Amino acid sequence: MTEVTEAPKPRADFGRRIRQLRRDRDWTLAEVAERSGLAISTISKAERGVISLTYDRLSQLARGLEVDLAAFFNAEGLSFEPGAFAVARKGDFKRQETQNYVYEMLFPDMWNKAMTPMMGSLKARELVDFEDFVRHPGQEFLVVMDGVVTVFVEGRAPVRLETGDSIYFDSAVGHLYASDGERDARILVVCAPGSGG
Amino acid sequence: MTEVTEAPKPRADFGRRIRQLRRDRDWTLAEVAERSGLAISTISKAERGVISLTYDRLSQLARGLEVDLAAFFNAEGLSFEPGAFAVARKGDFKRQETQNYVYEMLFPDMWNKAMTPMMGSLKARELVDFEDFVRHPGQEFLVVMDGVVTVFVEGRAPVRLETGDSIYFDSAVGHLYASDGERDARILVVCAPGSGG
DNA sequence: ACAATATTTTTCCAATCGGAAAATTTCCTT
DNA sequence: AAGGAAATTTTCCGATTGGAAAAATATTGT
Repeated sequence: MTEVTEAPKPRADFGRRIRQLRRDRDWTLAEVAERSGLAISTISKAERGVISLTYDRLSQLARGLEVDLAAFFNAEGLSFEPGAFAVARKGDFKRQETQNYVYEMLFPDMWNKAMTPMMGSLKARELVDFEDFVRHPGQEFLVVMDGVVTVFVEGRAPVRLETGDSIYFDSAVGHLYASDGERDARILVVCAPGSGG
Repeated sequence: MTEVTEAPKPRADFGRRIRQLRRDRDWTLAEVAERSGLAISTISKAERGVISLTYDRLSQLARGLEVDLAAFFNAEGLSFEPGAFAVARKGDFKRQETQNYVYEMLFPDMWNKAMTPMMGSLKARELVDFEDFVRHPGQEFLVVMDGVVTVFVEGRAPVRLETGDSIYFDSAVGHLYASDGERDARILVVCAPGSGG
């Protein structure tokens, strides 16, 4: 073997990283090919650093692996205590009352969480206090656990969500929730902070 | 289908982003070509989305622009644009089957989310496949929507969660879910990536 | 151990990228 | 406005990628 090789190829590392992502998910090349729309051979070669994927293919592959494209390049670091772990039992929430809502923060003792999950109850009411939208940096995810909820997002038509429906949005945009109908509603809200965590 | 605020030509957006980075620095194509070792024409085409750069070229270009490769993809605006907004209705999830679970990612079309919410169904079964824990960087939050679930976290005693209970943990630690009892269980899982990615 | 199956790698060629140089457009300077 | 220089886009073509299918390797079942 006289041939080869040059200095350490960056794309070989990159390939290993992709392979790792795939194996983490216990997927075969065929499976990822299916999900991404790429050919099996293409993924195989990319993982071994034989070829250098184009932006288009990287993009497809990211979707196939269900990761953000950025995740390919980011070295991961933990901002949160390794191994941290907490359980919240149905009853024992810490109650927080806001003007419009009653919230229960789920893991109040745990700091530096990347997400803040809260259970909320929305009282049945005809009239909503429209005075002020809530705004805060980050993203927000809401699922209706019970009842019917109307979500008002600034600049958009109100969205009516029934039990099981969910919504995901930029929480910097003014928003407001209200129970629709006669019953109280129960929601789960998860917030992620603005940038990075 | 989930509604997402737009997602047109990905590489055209990407090209504009690169061009912006160059202009921010007041550099000409020739200058970036010099710094990166790429041809002027190549950069020109890439900036206009005429071609799709390979990983190798992207890598070179990043060096030339003196940015981290991740910066190409990180900066907000690529996919999760300010004001982004999506609704997922109870039925229309995108189904994904894993060896152990059946889950449905909630907003598959929306990229760069700070959180990844998924609905999952755990089949009633007596025996769990213990072979391998799942591990991935980031944090994870799980609520039991229906049924009883046992969560196995590596190095800890199994945790039994009933409907309404939830758990929050470092997903780098091996973990595994199983339905307990005779009924199928339904869970909501929200993942947050490692750090910013 | 063997066969059957599943998964990955290799091969081959069409499609696309990437670079040098020419053509075009933009931006001065007078 | 016109001429000239700088910057960008287009053209042309060799180099590399990406896909289909075959070959090789790994895994599973009996």
